[in-house]
Order: sequence, then C-alpha cells, then structure tokens
Amino acid sequence: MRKPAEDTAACCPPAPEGTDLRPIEGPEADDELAALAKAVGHEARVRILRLLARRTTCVCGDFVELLPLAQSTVSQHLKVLKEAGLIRGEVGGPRVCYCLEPRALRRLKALVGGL
Amino acid sequence: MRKPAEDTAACCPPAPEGTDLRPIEGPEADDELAALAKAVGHEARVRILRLLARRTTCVCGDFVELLPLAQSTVSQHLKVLKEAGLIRGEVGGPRVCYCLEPRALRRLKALVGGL
DNA sequence: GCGGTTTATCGTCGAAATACGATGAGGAAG
DNA sequence: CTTCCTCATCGTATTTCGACGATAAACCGC
Repeated sequence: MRKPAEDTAACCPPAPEGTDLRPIEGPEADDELAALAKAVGHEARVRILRLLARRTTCVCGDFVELLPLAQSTVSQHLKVLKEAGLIRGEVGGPRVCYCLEPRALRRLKALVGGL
Repeated sequence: MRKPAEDTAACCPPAPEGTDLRPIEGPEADDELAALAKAVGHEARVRILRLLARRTTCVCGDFVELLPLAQSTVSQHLKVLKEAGLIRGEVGGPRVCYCLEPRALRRLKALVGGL
C-alpha cells in the first residue's frame, strides 16, 4: 500500500531565482515557445502542473491516484515535462518529489505574453 | 504569379471586444489550456501567429513564401489554429485574410498566467 | 462563360505521441 | 541480505501528427 505522502510541504529547495535574459521573439524564441507549449499541450500534463502549483502533492504515486492513467504513463508525462524544463525531480528515498521550475514557467508566461 | 498583397493593412474587422467569463482553473479550464497549447505547440504555427501579430501579412500565400512548407501544409496549420479558435479567416475575393482572434489570445494568456 | 489565381480538401506515407503491462533499478526497513 | 515499496524504462500496439502532391472549389477579370 501507499502512504498518503504527508511530507509534501517541503520537498523542494527554495527556488533558484534569476533573470531570463533571452529574447522574447525571433526564431529561437519561436522554437522555444513551441517546445514549451507542446509540453503543456496535454490534459494530463496540465493537471500535473496544476497540482504542483497548488503544492498539494508532488510525488509520482499521488498523481497516479489522481489521474486515470497507469503508473508508467504518468511517469512518461513527468518525463516530458522534465525534458521541457518545466519541472524538476528530486529523489528522496524510494520516492521522487517533483516540483515546478519557476524559471521555465516565467519564461513560458513571457513568451505567451509576447504574442 | 502572386501579387505581394499590399492590401494587408485593413483586411479584418476591428476586433470583437468582450470579457472572458469562464473560470481560469478546474477540469474544463485544464482541457481548454491543453487544447490551446497543443495548437501553439508547433514552430510553424508559432511563426504564423507572430506574423499575424505584427500584421505584416495575413494572406495564406504570403505564409507559404515565408515558411519552408508546401501550400497544403500551411493550409493545414491555419486550419489547426482556426479550429483552436486562435485565428479567424475572412474570405476576400480569391484570397483569404487571416487575423488573430484577440479573445482567444487573451484567454490563452490568462490560462497560462494561472499556472 | 473561360482562364487564371488562390485556397481548401483528399489520399497517402512515415514519424511521433500516447497508452499499457512487464520488467528492472534503487533505497528503506526489517 | 532479503523484502517491500516506488519509480523509470522497455517493448509494443494504436492513434495522431506533419508533410507532400494532386485535385477540387471559389472568386475575379475579361
């Protein structure tokens, strides 16, 4: 059985602040926006991002219980989000705590805002 | 041959203003964000949106010249954007003028901002 | 009406995405 | 060391995407 993961409040470091220096438009920015948007372009991944934003949970197993998907599928989606740079995964014991990457999220908002 | 389409400045109506009343989160909002992001999640479509934002052009044939894609492929991308509600197509003569749908764009920004 | 121009749609093909179960890796607990 | 729990990865089937050429549809000018 799974334990409900009560240690969900503080599993990620404070968040590395810093400014995004890259341009908000141009061919590179276009590709970047397309890649980020593609990562967000799936219901399950949006829900994962939302759950992480609310910090109600951050462990893979919790997502499996909250989403109508198999564990391997959830892991795939987490991988996509991680490769897009939108989330980060910290190994803590047998579990893995995922957190939002605020930098990438800011970047996405900036790029979308530039439309 | 194609004429360079100099009548690009005023091919779209003023833009239907109005407020977006729908919620910014919840299952429906998740699906909506996923659908919009999926539409944006391609380099060619991002470039089309950028071109439309600058209003430098708005005719399908112009995109074909500016993108390394066949006419049918460009038309497909325009269709995806239109079905997502992000652009609108007005028929003017043998040409079709595409314009951004500001409402949908605002909606997208709001949904992304809610992350 | 007839040609010429522009755009959409159809059919097709290969590539990528999505889903699953099964299996493997790695730490915690005993 | 062994067992249990968690998660990632592999292999695979199905679906969807992205691209193209060819063709049809719509409109203007003559």
